[in-house]
Amino acid sequence: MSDPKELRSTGLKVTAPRLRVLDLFQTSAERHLTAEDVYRRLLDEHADIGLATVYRVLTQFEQAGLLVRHHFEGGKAVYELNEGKHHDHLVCLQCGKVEEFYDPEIEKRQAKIARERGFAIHDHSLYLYADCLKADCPDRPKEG
Amino acid sequence: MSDPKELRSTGLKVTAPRLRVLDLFQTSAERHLTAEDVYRRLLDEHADIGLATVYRVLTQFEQAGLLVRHHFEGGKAVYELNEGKHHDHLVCLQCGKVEEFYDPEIEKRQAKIARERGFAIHDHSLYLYADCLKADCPDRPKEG
DNA sequence: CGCTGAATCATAATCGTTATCGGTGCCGGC
DNA sequence: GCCGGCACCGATAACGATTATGATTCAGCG
Repeated sequence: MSDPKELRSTGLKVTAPRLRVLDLFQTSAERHLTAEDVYRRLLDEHADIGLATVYRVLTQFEQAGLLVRHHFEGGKAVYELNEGKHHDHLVCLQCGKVEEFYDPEIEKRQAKIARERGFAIHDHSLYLYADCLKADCPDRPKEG
Repeated sequence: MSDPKELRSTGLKVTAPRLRVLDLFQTSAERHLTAEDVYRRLLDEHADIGLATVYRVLTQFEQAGLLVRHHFEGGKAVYELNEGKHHDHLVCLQCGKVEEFYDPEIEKRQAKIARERGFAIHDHSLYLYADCLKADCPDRPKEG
């Protein structure tokens, strides 16, 4: 289970549901989880947790800076551990796989565009939607 | 009212609601409209149209290539006329003002990133969220 | 003009998310 | 050790945006 210190340092009380959620993010192979994902996985591990609590905890963790929220196409919000390094996302429309990338030149140009137009930029969202060509993608374009 | 030929050429039947919606986009000062915006404006002009029809027509127009849909932060989808030129968006978080921009270098780098990672890119979404510093922005940062 | 499937309206249903509510458990003061 | 308060919990109702349903009307073609 996760180290309670991380939680305590945010000012939030250390409770079982919060530890479960944090631990899930720290140990899951899949970095990007929806509220529903978190809820189902915790139920699978027989945690006694409600969906409302999951939503509440995710929101609190985001505000505390432990998690980052993203909105890919398709409505649902996904969360990932905040490791301090901003990055953007490349999402496979077939299998849902998500890869992260960071391009300093893109970042630079975004800032420049906003500045030139008289905007003080807060943040941005950049998602590339694509078909991944990996072998395990269920709907991969056929080869040959 | 809009030219019925545009509608007919998409294969969609020419009906009053569809003409009203298309005309609204072609004549509105505001390029970016939500379904609710469209519905309200048409009611204001005493069009007899239902909200469900607005949603349906917007979806059909998007599929027909007449409109383009975007999802800014905050959940609601916005539509704009498709004028064939791809562009991205700069959105003021205070007043909701939207400006469009296009940066070929950003586009190029996106394509490169996807290619390098073995993804066949479909499309992307790039939104810059900012405070605009214009005089008519209701919550503009104070000057001196 | 009449047919037929498409389009429409009103309304119910759905989905993701948020608010409400009664109850639980921890904490400081006594 | 007991009490009151308060953050927290889970269940569930409510919410806003959108989509599906079902009965009725209409565009387009013969």
